[in-house]
Amino acid sequence: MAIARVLFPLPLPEPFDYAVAEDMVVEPGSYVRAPLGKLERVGVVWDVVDDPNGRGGNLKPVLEVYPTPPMGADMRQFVEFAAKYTVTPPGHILGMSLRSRGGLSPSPTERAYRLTGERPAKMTPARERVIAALTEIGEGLGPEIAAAAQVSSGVIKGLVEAGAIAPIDRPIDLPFPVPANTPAELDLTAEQAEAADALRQAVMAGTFAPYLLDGVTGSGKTEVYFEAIAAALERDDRCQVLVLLPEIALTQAIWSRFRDRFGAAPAAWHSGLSEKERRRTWREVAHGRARIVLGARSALFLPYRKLGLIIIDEEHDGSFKQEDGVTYHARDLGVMRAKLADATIVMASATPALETTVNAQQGRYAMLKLSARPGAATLPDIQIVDMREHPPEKGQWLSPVLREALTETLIEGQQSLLFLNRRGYAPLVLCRACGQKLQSPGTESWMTEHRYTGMLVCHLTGFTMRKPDACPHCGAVNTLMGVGPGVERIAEEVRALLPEAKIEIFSSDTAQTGEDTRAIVERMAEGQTDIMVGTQIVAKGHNFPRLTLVGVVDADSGMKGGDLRAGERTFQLLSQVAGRAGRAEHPGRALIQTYQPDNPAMMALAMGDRDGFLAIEQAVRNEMGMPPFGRLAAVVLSAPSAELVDLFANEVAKAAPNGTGIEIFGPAPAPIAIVRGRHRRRFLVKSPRDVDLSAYMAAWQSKLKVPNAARLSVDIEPYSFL
DNA sequence: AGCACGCCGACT
DNA sequence: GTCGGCGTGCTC
Repeated sequence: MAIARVLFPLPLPEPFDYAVAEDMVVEPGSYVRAPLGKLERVGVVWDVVDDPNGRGGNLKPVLEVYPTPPMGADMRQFVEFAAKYTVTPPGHILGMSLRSRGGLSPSPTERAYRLTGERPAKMTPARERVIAALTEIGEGLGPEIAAAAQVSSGVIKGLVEAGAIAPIDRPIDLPFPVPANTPAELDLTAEQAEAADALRQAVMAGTFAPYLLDGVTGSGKTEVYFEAIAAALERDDRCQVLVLLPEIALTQAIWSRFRDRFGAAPAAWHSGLSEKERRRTWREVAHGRARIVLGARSALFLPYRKLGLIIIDEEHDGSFKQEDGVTYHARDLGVMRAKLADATIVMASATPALETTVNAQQGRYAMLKLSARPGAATLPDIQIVDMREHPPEKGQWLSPVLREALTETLIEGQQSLLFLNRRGYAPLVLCRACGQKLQSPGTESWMTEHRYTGMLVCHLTGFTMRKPDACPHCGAVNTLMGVGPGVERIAEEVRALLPEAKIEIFSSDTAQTGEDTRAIVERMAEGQTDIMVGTQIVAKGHNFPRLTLVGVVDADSGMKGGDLRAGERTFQLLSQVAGRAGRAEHPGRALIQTYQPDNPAMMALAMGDRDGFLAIEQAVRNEMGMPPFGRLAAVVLSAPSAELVDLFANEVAKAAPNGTGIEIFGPAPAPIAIVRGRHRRRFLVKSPRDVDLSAYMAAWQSKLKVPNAARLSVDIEPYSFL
């Protein structure tokens, strides 16, 4: 008799022991069903131990072993590592891996019918039509055949009894087509070929190897990592590849590129999948049959059987950091996942994160550089517009310089893009009579006016209301006024300036579906749009060959808030946006409106001196002991009232263990102190790099008893600081 | 995470 | 007198 130690996808502190029946085959990693309390749960066998003293007699039994290949040792180690690192129970991490129950069992089947070749003894016109229909389509579901042959289901039943057609139960979830390497049509440049070669060799070697693929916008990073994927497919016919993309970049365009190159669409994994798609991908990944997975950050937790390569595209992107629930950074955890799987990992970006750059400089990651755009395309000329010198007219947001450039570009028959990372018409609505700013109920954040839909929307909570005629505070009529610009208002300003131009707004409001997005991008790509006004959504991967002018309306907007990474993020975002201009044979230019032209991020943009900017940022962070030179963690508390949360914050502060080199700041009101009626306080914890800050945070948390109305969450390496 | 046990308010 | 609120504790 043996005992199986089973980990459940629940916040339990450790695996539980179960008896294993003599005739049952379990091994570490087996997916099993076992009784837990009143119900039965799915879990993973973490360990199998002998039971010489027959203790298993007192244990509940493992009920079923699923016909899924056991979770690999590397994945189990990864779950344990991620749990320790993020200060989360291991079961919670396992829960992120077990995101589909249905995937554990074979695909459900559906009943289809096909011809047996036998003629029925009795033939009727209806039966003839069914046979004709099946001759054409080969096989089909009952309702399909009935519709095609214009018969009722009784006719089909009759033909089955007569032996002319036979039912077949076929799986609903089909396997993914096997990708094949169809070599690139474009010849790689010398630089690309060199990088591709290095990656090929690393993949073939089958040992842990982290790479930074640092290539300017349009330098063909995708082509290079496609070579690495091709190598992984060739290496052995079970090797799997994970490609992580920022959620927003999972567009039709990237699927087409994969399909063109590998002859088959990759398996998808993101939050928008249906239950059926989810179980299909999960099952195929677990069985090792899905060879290429293209997904958002959560795809990192899928139970790959044999992971040979991880690509993190746009590795600097903030959306790889999960902020709610288990907080983790897919790039950081991805490196550990690759290490445990002896896999190659490629972090690709035109504007690498400072953390990644430092890792590459210090030799922890190998560096591959792509400095040129293939063909004739050149990087845009970036000009800073000092808004103190060139102020816009009252009630406008575009400087005379930018207005003139827009006009010129239109006259030349070229396209322009105006970038403003603010949805809607105005980010703030206030009453001219009483001065009240409209806020979302129970929250401090402001309501944004969306004039296109006539709604007021809170972008933090999603609360939406029709714009009222009267002020909700003082009752005055027609006094509510939108303050500040959003993309809708910029579009209005451009329409007044250039009434003949075709203007398109591109934001998550106008592109709610993939179909909307495709249509907007297509109108721009085909030149039906003259001027596009867009939010952050425009920065991601769209290629507009005739775009020659990019205008950044408010370059300073991302610099507010005193965030550690504000400068870095602004630089990355604006470089990406500016990089949209002049990708084809036309040279492009970018005008960047700012009130702080001396800011290092602006100066670096103007000079095209990314490395100089990173060097300054690096020196500043080093000086302050901030990441990646030191470690940072946050504790966020919330409670229904300010009194309660302050009381709890006091307890938390008192419980902080001693630790050498540990500095604790706070409690302070979290930057958005009230969300949905909950008051929030935050501690920031800073430590030297060689301190195990996760262990310190775990020790701290274990000393605390969280009152029932309160919440506490620990965030390792916080990003948003919220 | 679920689910049960348990002890205090408004109802047939 | 019960039904039901959610606070606390347990699940091998």
